[in-house]
Order: sequence, then structure tokens, then C-alpha cells
Amino acid sequence: MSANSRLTIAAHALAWIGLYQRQGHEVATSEQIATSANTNPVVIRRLLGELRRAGLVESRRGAGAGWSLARELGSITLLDVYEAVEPGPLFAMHRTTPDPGCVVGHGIQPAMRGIYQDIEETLRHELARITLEKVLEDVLAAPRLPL
Amino acid sequence: MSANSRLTIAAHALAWIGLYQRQGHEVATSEQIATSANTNPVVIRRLLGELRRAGLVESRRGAGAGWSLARELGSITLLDVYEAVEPGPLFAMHRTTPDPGCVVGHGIQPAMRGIYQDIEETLRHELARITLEKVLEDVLAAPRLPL
DNA sequence: GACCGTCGTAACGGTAATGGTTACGGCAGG
DNA sequence: CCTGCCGTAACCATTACCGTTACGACGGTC
Repeated sequence: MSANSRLTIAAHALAWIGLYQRQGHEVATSEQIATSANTNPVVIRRLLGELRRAGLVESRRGAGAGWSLARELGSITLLDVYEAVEPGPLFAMHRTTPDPGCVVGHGIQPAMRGIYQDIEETLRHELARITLEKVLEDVLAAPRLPL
Repeated sequence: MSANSRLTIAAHALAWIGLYQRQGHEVATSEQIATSANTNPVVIRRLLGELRRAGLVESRRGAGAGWSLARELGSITLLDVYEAVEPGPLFAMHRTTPDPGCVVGHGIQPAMRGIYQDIEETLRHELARITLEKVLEDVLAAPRLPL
């Protein structure tokens, strides 16, 4: 599967904003987050834009502009982030319609659809168990590199 | 996520071979399966080649060649198929190393790795619960189209 | 009202995965 | 020898993702 890093980067950004705000700052800029994630500010703005549409963050424009959390880290789950940044289903059906004259070709799509729905439901349940608060805790629990 | 249909097509092929063998045939050809799945025989041969490497099917060459199951459908799970055809992890880390001088940049990868491992473990557990026998049952349970 | 920093977004290009297609050598039974 | 199918390489089109540049819009500050 061509895995992508959208969920990872989005979680990174949220954790960064959350920690920054706890240090007393009002807003975080896409450039600051991009520096931490070692990527381009536009990539961050694009992702945060999707998170804003999902109601997870807010943005301020003009002077002193930047991003802030719309909810506490403890009330945001990885499922919220996943739904905001990952549009499609986990597994896809055939690109073209299977032969409806074949028993297998006719029944395979309803069969797999049901199976995939159950699996995705389980995945969503797992993602919903993990809050961004927990992610930040795990981040801060990482051992320091030895000098 | 750019979902792919590899698992779907592989399950389709296995169900087709299994049903064909129950109808008394020895081997199935990639062309027969490709017709049912409405795709190209080479696509089927590529996928079945990966399933063969995983010990799920066998192929015969020469005259009267084709594919047969190496195991009963009831002993093959979607996890077996998933592992055979889906190499990478579900979610990826950053493409470039995050800033190790930043607290979040330093701790995010260990944190997400642990979380993703748990999630993938759950996914694998779910996939392991579903046998290809069950898939074929679901396929055959699909209602006929009304004339 | 001008200035400045940042957002918002369009546009383009590189990279990689997927899958459709053609081609061709190799194998084995008739 | 002939034939049918596997096995695999090669190529191309499509798509997603991400990095990058560019530029207009906005809203505080001076």
C-alpha cells in the first residue's frame, strides 16, 4: 500500500500547536511547524486547512496571524484527524466492473464491501481511542539523545 | 489515501479458483480469472505469483497449465493474502527527518510508531478472522439480479 | 493610509505506486 | 514439433502525494 504521511504530519502539527500554546503563546505559524516537521510551510497550511474545515483548529489572518487549537488536545482523537485528512476508503474495489455473468464476478463486490466495512469500523474504533493529548504525552516521553 | 485493489483482486482470484476446483476442474488459467475480474491476465499472473511465493497457490506449466490452491480455502485468511500482496505499512512517517532539536520533532516518530504498531496489530487480527471460505460463502450469498 | 507578516490558494513539477498492455522466452504434454 | 499457458520484462497512462514558487488577501502596527 502506498502509505502516506498525512496523518503523521497532521498529528505532528497539532501536538506542536498544543505544546506551544501551553508555553503561553497565542498562535503558531505554519513556518514554525514546518521547521519542526522539516517540510514546506505550504504543506502545513494545506493540512491545517483541512483540519480547520473539520473544526479542529482556527486560523487568524493579518498581523500576528497563525494557528490555534479550536478544541483541547484531550478532546481530539486520531479518528478526527484521520477523517479530516484521509478521504478515501482503506481498500478499493475493482477498477472495472467484474463480469456480472460469472458467479464470483457478480457476488464479489457485495461480499468484499461488507468485509471492508467491518474492518474499517474496527480501525476507526482504534483511532478513536487515541487522543492528541496521549500523542503529546508519548512525544514528551521520548528519551533524550545521549550527548 | 490512494487505496488499491490488490487485496480485492487477490481474494477474487482465490475464490474463483476455489469454486472452479469444487466444480471438478484441476487448474484455472489466468485468462479465465482475468475474464471474471475484467482485467488483464498479466495482472492476475503477477498477483498469483505473489500468492505462490506466500505458499497459498501453486502453478503448473506446459500443456494443461494453470493455477490451483496450495491450501484449502478454509485455511487461508485475508491476513495471509494481505501480507502476500501489501508490502508496506498502513501509515508512513515523515519523508524527511523532523527537527531533532525540537521537542516535538524529536519525540514524534517514536510516539507515532508505537501507536501505528498497535493499530496495525488490530487490523491484522481482524483480517485473520476472515477466511477465504467465508469470502466465497458471502460471494455465493449475493442475490441474483432480477430479470 | 502605508507597511509588513502570515494566511489561502493556485500552479507546476518530481516521484512513486498501480495497473493495463505488449512482447517473448520457457516449459510440458499431445 | 506444436500448442497453450506461465513467467517476466518493458513501457505507458493515471493518480496521489509532496515540495516549491508565486501572488493576492487580510489585519494589525506605525
